Amino acid sequence: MQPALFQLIVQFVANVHQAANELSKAVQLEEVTPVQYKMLEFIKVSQPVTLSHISDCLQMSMPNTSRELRKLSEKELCVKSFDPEDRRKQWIRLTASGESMMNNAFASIEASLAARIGELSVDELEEVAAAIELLQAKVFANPPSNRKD
Amino acid sequence: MQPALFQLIVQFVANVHQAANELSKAVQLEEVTPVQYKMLEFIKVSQPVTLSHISDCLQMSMPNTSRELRKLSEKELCVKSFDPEDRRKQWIRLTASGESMMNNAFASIEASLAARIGELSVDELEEVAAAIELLQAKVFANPPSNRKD
DNA sequence: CCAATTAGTTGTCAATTGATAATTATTAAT
DNA sequence: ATTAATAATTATCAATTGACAACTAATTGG
Repeated sequence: MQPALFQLIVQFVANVHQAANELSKAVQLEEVTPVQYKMLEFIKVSQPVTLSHISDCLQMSMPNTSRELRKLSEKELCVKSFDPEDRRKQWIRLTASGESMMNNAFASIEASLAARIGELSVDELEEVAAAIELLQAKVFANPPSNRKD
Repeated sequence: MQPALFQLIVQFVANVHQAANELSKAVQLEEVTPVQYKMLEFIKVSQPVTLSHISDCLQMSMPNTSRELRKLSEKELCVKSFDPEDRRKQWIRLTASGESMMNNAFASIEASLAARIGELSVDELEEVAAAIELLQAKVFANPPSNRKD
């Protein structure tokens, strides 16, 4: 692998991070901590997920994942339900209120994003979509989750 | 802007985050905390930067940025130097040892990354590079830094 | 020259987060 | 039928991080 491509990717990831930071500046949910927000975001895009899976992907210990998830449940932003086939597992989903919170958050991100790409022509937008799909497939595809749905 | 593209971008950003998480699993620097690592990563790709700029981009308060930066300086991973033209400003750079730590970290990320894209053909790698450059330019371009170099 | 602003620092306290050990309940293995 | 492994929980303590007030030093603008 050429070092140049690697540099490019590292720089790109850093930029995506930074851009995401910029985009979510406007969000600031008061009701949840940063870690809790990350969890909600992850659940939102991957639900239903198990606690173990969150723990793995977000690199948090099981005890801490469990604790934060309990807090989110207490805030009624998500619910756990036992897997009927393996009652040790809990499948986690957002509640209606959790969904609506995340939809708001995403809407606010969307607004900032619109400002960034509002200038682009239809052709350019298509190029962007194609580029994302390519990267999605070839570089940033995530390891198959062990979720069942 | 089409909602579909927005969805795609949000999902993409989430995936990049997750992939970056995966990639940096192997890194685990013992000497620095997570926030300090993020700061080092940011300094590495943006140096030289001012304290204010770090504070802005990483969304940390000035006092906290200053404190963590002091710790990094104490660990001799970065240095501050006064701007000769405006002695209120401090330009921050990695030290040789900071550079080498981050090079190691990046090398370890590179190894994981190689595993992901090792299978790709030369043509595909070129497509990937082109896609990244496109997104870089049209979507994730970051607001001009106020850094001088 | 004198306020006002800007860049950064120090100290302190509370909240969040990380780490570990011990425990329950369920399932898989022998 | 036990034993081992898995999924998750609870409790506890330390470390990190966030927030705020008060401060110094340098610069800008009248």
